[in-house]
Amino acid sequence: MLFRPNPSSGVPIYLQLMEQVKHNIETGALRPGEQLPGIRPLAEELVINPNTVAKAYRELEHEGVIELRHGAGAFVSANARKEQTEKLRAAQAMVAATVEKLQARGITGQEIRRLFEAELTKSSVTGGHSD
Amino acid sequence: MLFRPNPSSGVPIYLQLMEQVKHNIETGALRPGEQLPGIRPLAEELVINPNTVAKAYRELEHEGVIELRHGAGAFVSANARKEQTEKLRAAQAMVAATVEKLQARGITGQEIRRLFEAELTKSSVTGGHSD
DNA sequence: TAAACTGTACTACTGATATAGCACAGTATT
DNA sequence: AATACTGTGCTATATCAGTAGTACAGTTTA
Repeated sequence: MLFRPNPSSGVPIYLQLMEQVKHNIETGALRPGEQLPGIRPLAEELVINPNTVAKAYRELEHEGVIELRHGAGAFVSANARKEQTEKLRAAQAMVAATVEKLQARGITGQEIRRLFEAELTKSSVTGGHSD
Repeated sequence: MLFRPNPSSGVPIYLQLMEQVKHNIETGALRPGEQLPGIRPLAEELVINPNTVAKAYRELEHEGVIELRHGAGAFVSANARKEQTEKLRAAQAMVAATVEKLQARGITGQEIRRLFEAELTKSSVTGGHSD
């Protein structure tokens, strides 16, 4: 479970933590229903702020990977490997494939990011122009 | 050529401008070799800062879409519709298809963004974990 | 060469995000 | 109920992308 968060990789610590938790669930190191380390202990272990762990946990809960119970703790979702995670896993595989193809065609990561940002915003723009 | 940049759509103005220029090249409104509007006049026309136009132009040059000649002006690249733009167009189509599929599966834009960020950073992280 | 155009470079301001610090609220165990 | 654990919420700080302001450098034309 323990890893070394790299603050200077440009990758947000909470995202690194999320990936780590997911990976541990996939490998079976964390079973459905099992309790995750508390926010404060884990934060102290990783030498990061508890709030950063809390954010990672909250995001994971939003993805349906874990379940947060106020006062009780954080637990691996019962159907973590079944529904939500499976869906995200498929999505992740699709994304990975696309990124891989793009990179193989010589498109830089920066370019890929721009393309996706443009595509995502294209769908979320409220409406047309006012005039 | 003229459009209304929407500062509150969450889409960077310089990106909107880039898309607009590309679109005009695709539709033939701007021909290869043709000179684009100057940075200052265009900025005044769009009621934005000249530097924002400059950034869009610089990015477009980096993509090979246009060519900047210091003191002379900005010109549509001779092979704008052939090589570079075609490549980016294909990439954009690929990205669009992936995003569309993901959204059809109920994945939110925010989730998609996270997935891509994770995937992109996964490729750029220096090494693995130390312990 | 001089003037009026062109793009370029540098610095500053603003807003959003990641992170951190501290106080609050719920749960479990005694 | 009390204590010690758990997650939650609010506020502050640092960093970065986007944007803006201003001064500089190259090109063209008269």
